Amino acid sequence: MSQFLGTHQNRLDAKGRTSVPAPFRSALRSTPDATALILRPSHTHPCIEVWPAAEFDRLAAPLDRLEIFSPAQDDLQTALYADAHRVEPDREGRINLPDSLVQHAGLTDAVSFMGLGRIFQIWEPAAAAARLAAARERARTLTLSSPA
Amino acid sequence: MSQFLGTHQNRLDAKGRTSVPAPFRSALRSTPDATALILRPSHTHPCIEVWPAAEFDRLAAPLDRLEIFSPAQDDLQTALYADAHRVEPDREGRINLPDSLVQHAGLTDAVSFMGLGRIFQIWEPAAAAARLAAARERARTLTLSSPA
DNA sequence: CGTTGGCCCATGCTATCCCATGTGTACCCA
DNA sequence: TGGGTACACATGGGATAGCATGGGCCAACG
Repeated sequence: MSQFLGTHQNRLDAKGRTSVPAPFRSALRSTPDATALILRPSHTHPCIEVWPAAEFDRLAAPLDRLEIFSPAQDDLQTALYADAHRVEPDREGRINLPDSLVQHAGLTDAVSFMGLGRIFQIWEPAAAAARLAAARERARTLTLSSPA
Repeated sequence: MSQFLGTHQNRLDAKGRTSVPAPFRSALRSTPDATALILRPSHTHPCIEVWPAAEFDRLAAPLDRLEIFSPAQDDLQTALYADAHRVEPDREGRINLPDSLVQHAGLTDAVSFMGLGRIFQIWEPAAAAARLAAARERARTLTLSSPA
């Protein structure tokens, strides 16, 4: 059930390719439509969000039930779909990161894959470390004030 | 039901491996998905937390039901998953401790396994002894001042 | 015809698996 | 009750398969 764990650092080569970490690949094998991935710019962080296709469908499904021409649905759908990219890893398990997403995340020649359970994120390594430290700190104070 | 008891000391070899104590191994056999373990840095102590995979899922499940894009949930998920490592013991019952966790716990060439019931912890032996003494002392005063 | 992007093959390294050995302990038998 | 034996656990080292990475070829498009 819980799938994407840990943080992995890989290279981003001259062609804009990077290897999906092996643990993530094997986690993907257990999902339907196993290979396809949806890439999106995160709207809260300078990073790339990566969704297994099946998981992305589950996120999108509720939107289709909203009032068809409501402004809310219109905005959400636009934001959700317009910036998304569908990619298939090559036979070595590498994916090609589109330029727009590389810029959004400020990537250069190395990337950090950060597992978040059902999805994972791709960060510039230094930014990833900073984000992780901040999240740890806030999570610590949150846990102290929440019921076990 | 209560499983991990006692304190056991083992070696940490040059490859970063250590044997899970036999009593813990046999306790693990009674859990679903028996072999998989989740390692995490404790956020309150310089030690490694070890969760049976099934137990970790129970901890993580409530997170998936929170408001999906709330900042608090974001921080919690990041801290919980991105620092976690999934490991499978080899056929001798050994696990590999990732470098980051070894550093977090200040491990050198020996480790103490400390049973905490549903989970256990991995400590540098001297730190484990100190922690144990402090916990004993505080537990004693707690008992004296708590309602029977 | 030139250039760009995708696909496939090749290689070095590292992590993982597997086999082998010593030591301590528990059990059995005399 | 004492000694001996056999198993199980902890530990060390060597080999192998998988992973990350780099480069070259072919096809499609401009």
